[in-house]
Amino acid sequence: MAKIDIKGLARELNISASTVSRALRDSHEISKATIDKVKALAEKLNYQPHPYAGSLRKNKTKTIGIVVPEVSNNFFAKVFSGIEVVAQENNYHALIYLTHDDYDKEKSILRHLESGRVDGVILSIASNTVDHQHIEALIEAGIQVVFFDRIGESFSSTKITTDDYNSAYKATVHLIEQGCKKPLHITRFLHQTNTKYRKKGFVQACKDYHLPIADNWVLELNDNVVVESTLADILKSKDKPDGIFSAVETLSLYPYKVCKDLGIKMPEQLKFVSFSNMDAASFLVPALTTVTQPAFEIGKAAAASLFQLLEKKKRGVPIIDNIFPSTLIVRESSLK
Amino acid sequence: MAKIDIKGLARELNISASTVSRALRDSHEISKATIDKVKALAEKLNYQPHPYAGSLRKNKTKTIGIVVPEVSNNFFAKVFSGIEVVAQENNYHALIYLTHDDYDKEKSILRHLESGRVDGVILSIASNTVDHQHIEALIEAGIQVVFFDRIGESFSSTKITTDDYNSAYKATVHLIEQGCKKPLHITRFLHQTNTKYRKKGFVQACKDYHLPIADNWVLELNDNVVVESTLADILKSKDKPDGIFSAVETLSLYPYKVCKDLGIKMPEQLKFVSFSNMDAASFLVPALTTVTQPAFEIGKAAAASLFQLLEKKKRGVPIIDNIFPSTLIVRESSLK
DNA sequence: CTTTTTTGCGGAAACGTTTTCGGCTTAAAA
DNA sequence: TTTTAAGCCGAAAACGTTTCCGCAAAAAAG
Repeated sequence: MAKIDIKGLARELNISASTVSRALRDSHEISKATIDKVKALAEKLNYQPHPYAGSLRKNKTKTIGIVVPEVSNNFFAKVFSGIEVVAQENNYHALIYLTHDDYDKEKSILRHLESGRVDGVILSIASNTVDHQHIEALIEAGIQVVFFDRIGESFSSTKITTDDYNSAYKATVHLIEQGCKKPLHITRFLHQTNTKYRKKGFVQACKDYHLPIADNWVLELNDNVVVESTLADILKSKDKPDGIFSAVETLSLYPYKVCKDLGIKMPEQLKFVSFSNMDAASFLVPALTTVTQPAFEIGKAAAASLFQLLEKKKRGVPIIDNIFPSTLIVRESSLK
Repeated sequence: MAKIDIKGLARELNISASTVSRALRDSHEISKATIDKVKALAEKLNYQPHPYAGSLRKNKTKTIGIVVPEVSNNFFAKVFSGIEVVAQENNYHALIYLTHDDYDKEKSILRHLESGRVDGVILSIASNTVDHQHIEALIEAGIQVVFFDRIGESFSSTKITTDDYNSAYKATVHLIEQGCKKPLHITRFLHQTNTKYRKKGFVQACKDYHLPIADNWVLELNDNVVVESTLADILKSKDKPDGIFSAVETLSLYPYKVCKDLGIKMPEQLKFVSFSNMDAASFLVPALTTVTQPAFEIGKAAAASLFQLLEKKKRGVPIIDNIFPSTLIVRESSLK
C-alpha cells in the first residue's frame, strides 16, 4: 500500500496540488463538484496528511508538551487523564516528559521544547528547581505555558491550583476539633508553592486555636530513606505528637507502618490526615482521612486554558488564576 | 530574541547552509576549524534545530507513540515510567494516547498514527477490541509496533508479557495449600490474552489438585456497577467460595468492601490473592497477597525492543517474545 | 611536472504541506 | 457592447532541514 500524498491525489484527478489542498479544507474558492471528487478519492485511498509538513508550513503543531515530575502517582496520573481527554477532544497531541523531580532534566526538557515541537506546555515544576530562567526562556521563545499545582508564582501565565492554604487550615482544624493538642505537620520541599501554603494553613490554624506551636511541629522530610526512622524517633519521644497532618500523598503510608511497628493505636493515640488521591484510602485500617484534590478537573482545566490561549479566536481575557477547592474526606484515621 | 535557524548561522559566518548543517553534525567533510566556528556561534545564539523540518526531510521522527487503555492505574503508570526513562536516554520523544478501553478510540488513534507522526508504537490493546485490522494497517504503513501485556497473538511483532499462566497457577496453588477447597477466580475481559492465560493457570491448578471445578468458579466481572452486588450474592450463597483469586488489580479492593459489609473474616473465612501493583497493598488489613508484575521493567524492555527495531544498526534477530516473571508476594490476606 | 586523489565546501533539490499571487472563464452590471 | 465582478483554479514560493552532485584547490602519487 503505497503512501498517498497530495501530489498523488492531484495527479490522479488531473488537477493541481493547491486545489487538492484547498478542497480538503473546504475552501470556498473550490467548486462543490471538485471538493466532492477530491474528498471521495482521499477517502478511497485512505489519504492521511503528513502532520509535520503542515506544521512546518503553518508554524502550528497542534501538539502540547506535558512536563511533570512523575506519573506513578495518583495525583499526576489523574491530572494527566484530564489533560488527555480535553486534548483528544480538541484534536491535540500530547508529548509527555517526566522530570523525575530533577532540575537539570527539567531544564534540558524545556530547552528542547523551545524549538517549535509544541505550541504550548503544561508544567508542574520539579521539587528541587529554584531558579526559573529556563521557564522564562521557554515563554520568551513564544511557547504558551500553563502551570498547575507546583506553580511559578512570579509568572503572569495561567496557574491552576487547589486552595492549599484553606484546605490545610481546615484539615488542621479538624484534627484539633478531634482533640489533638500537639499536631505534627509532615511535608516535603517547602520552597514549592503548594507545600508552602499548606504549611501556612497549618500554622495559622494552630495559632487561631491557641496551640503553642513550636518549630518541631513542622517536619520537612525530603529523603525517603530516613522518613521511617525520623518518624519513629519522634513518636517515641516524650512530648510526642497526638496527630499528624501530611501535606503530600507520598508520606501517607509511613505513619501506618511506624504505628504498627511501635504499637501505637491509630486513631486513639495518634490521629492522621493526609493530602492524597489514593484509591485505597478507605480500605486502609483505619481508613485514611484525606484532603483530596480534584485532580481530573485540574487536568481538564489546565488543558482547556492552554487551548484557549492557543486558539486566540475566543475573546475575553483568559482566566489567570484558577483555584479548585479540595475536599476533606473524613474517615476513621482522624476520629476521636 | 529572534529565532535563529541554519540560514541565519550561515549568513552570519559567510558560509553556506549545507556547510552549517554538516558542521553541526560533525561531518568529516568539514574542516575542524569550520566545525568549531559553527558550533561556537550556534552555542552563542542558542540555536535549536527545528525538529519537524528534519523529520520531514529524513523521514525519521525520533518520536514514538504510546497507546494504552489508561494511566491512572499502577501497572500502566509504572510501565510508562519505564518507557519514558529509556526514551529519554535514547533522545526519543513520546506521544501518549489513552484509549480508555474503547475500541473505536483505539482505531482512530492508530489510524492517525499511520501518517508519519511517529516511528513506532508501543501498544497495549483496549479491553473491548476484538478485530485487529487497525493494527495490521498500522504495521502495513511501516510503523513498528511492540505489544505489552495485552498483546495481539497473531502478530509477528515483539511482545512483552509476564508469565500469566504460571503466575496464576502458582497463586492458585498457594490458595489451595492454604486450605482453600472452593476458590473463586474473578477476572475481566476474558478474550484478552493476559486474562485468558491467567484463567487457564487457575483452572489447571484446580484440576491438578483434584478440585472439582465448576463453571461458577470463574467469574467475569466487566461492569463496575454490579461487581459489589454480584460478589455479595456469591458470598452469601450456601456453597460460597473460601478463597478468591483476582486476575486484575481493578478488582482487588471489592472483596475487602464486601467482606466488611457482610462480616466475613479475611483470611479466616475467605482467603484472597490478587494481581496488583498497588503501593498500598501491604497497608490494607489484612495486607493483600499479590501477584505483582515487574511493570517498570516491562516498560523499559518494550522501549528498548522498539528502539532496537528502529535503529537497525544492531544486528541479530530482535527478541520476539519477552516474558518477564511476576512474583507472588505472600501477605496476610491469604494465610491460614 | 603532470595526473590522480583527497579535502572542503557551495548550489540546488527534496521532504509534503499551505498560501500568495495571478490568470482565465463566465456571468452580471453598466 | 463594454466593464466589473465573481468563481474557480494553477504555478510557484515558502516552512527549515538534509543530501545529492559537482567543483576548486591542495595534497599525494606517479
